[in-house]
Amino acid sequence: MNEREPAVTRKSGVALWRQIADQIRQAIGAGTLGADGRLPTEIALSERFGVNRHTLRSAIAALVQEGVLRAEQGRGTFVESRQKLSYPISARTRFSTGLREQTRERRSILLADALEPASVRVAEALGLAPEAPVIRLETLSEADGRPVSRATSWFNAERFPGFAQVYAETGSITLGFQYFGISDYFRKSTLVSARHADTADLADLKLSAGAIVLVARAINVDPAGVPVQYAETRFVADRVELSVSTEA
Amino acid sequence: MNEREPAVTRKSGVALWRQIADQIRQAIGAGTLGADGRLPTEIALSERFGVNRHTLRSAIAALVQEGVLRAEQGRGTFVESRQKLSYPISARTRFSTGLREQTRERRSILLADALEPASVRVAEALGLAPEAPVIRLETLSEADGRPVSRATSWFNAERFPGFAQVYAETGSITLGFQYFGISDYFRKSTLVSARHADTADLADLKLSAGAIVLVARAINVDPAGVPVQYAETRFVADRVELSVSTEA
DNA sequence: TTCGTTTGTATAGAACAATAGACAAATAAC
DNA sequence: GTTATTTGTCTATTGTTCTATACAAACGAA
Repeated sequence: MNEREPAVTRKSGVALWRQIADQIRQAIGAGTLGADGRLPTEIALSERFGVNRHTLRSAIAALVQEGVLRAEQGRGTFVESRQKLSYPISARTRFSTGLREQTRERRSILLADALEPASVRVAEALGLAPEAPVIRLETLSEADGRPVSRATSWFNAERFPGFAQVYAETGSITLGFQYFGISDYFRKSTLVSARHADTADLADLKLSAGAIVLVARAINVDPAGVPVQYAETRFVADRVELSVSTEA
Repeated sequence: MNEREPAVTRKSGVALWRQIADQIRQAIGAGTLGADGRLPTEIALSERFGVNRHTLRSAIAALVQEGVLRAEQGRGTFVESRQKLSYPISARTRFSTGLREQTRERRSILLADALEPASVRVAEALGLAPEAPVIRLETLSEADGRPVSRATSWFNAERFPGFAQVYAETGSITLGFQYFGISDYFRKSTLVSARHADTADLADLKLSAGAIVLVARAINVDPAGVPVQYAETRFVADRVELSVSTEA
């Protein structure tokens, strides 16, 4: 068997330039393209993908817009940013930790909060009665000034009244729990899936249509095993991978 | 904050009918559409998405082709298959186990095998010298007659000579290892990412372009902690979610 | 300067995607 | 049988995407 060549599919509902942009972005991440910081010429790439040079230019234009590439007339096209962030998923690790060595600047933003009755899914995850009051937090995480994830979290409103304000002041879920006397908490289970970003995610994460998000649905429990947080986090698939360590 | 409405983005490189098909497929999986097994009428859906009925029909046609929907003239459009398979990822669970209750018929197919020198990534994962001989297995997994995952696995060729034949006869990695005296093995680490399916995956997994695959890159070790298998598995994101249990 | 290389711009035609309106065919209820 | 509802088919028009060809502008080296 030969190594599979990158290729494109016609009349599939996805424009050729977008398919090519996705493949170039992926190849850069994998290091199979632009490993020396420089992309092959437009003519070479257009021949490689079997499309017209203009089609390939559309793909490059999209990646320049995203900040992945930088094109200089007369010189060539260059890789602007490469590495993927790796988010550890394990019982004792928070999403936000373990990233300190990977990125310079990192922050979380509270977009919105609400008090609402629990949906079936949320009630089940938190072990509450349906329609029980829960606090919902909408947060955005950035690394090096770029959005990397968008999360929706739910908390038992009776046990954690005013959690949103505490979070807004501390900027940390961990510190928020400490305020309520929970010294430590554990990730019980995580469901990972992937889908195309919806319009809300596209706006918040500053993505272009067709982008992919990794979705992690997690239940966190206190030391007694009682669920304290249910969170649905959408990660930008191009910039993030999830690392599951299952050591004994 | 209101519940976000499904919406579509124009001239984004992704055709409207494909965006709509993705959203319908996702809504069916989430149970927010066709929960009673029946889809709203074409006219109702076209108004909901703000497109012409013909555009919406293209989306439905794609989902019928995928086997997600079934349209009957004069009666309506119905959901053909709904539930997502949930693959557990933990230290002691194989990918293939834990699915027995979820699906009736399940099988693995050996597509191809090869003896080759290890790439940098494979050598690093298996703890071998670069260019060391490794056996590569290309496998396809089906559940209920439908492809759900496509895996590429590498094994140390010196330690497991003829592994491909053993696998072909037994149809199981676990039994293959037992043949070589390894009674048990453990998942050491897993990296999860997501991307658009490439053309090879599109063909093997019978997907249409633009489809998403969940990629799990895993290292399995024997009881002594020595790496015995490195695998890159691509799951059909529409049909699978990965379940990470991080209990103490 | 001169030349070859590379990205940027322009124009026109072909292929595909989306809209619009009209009608046919099958189904279910009356 | 009649009617309303729903999916299936057809034709025409407009906008977007892709191709083809040509040339301009910037860069680097001889």
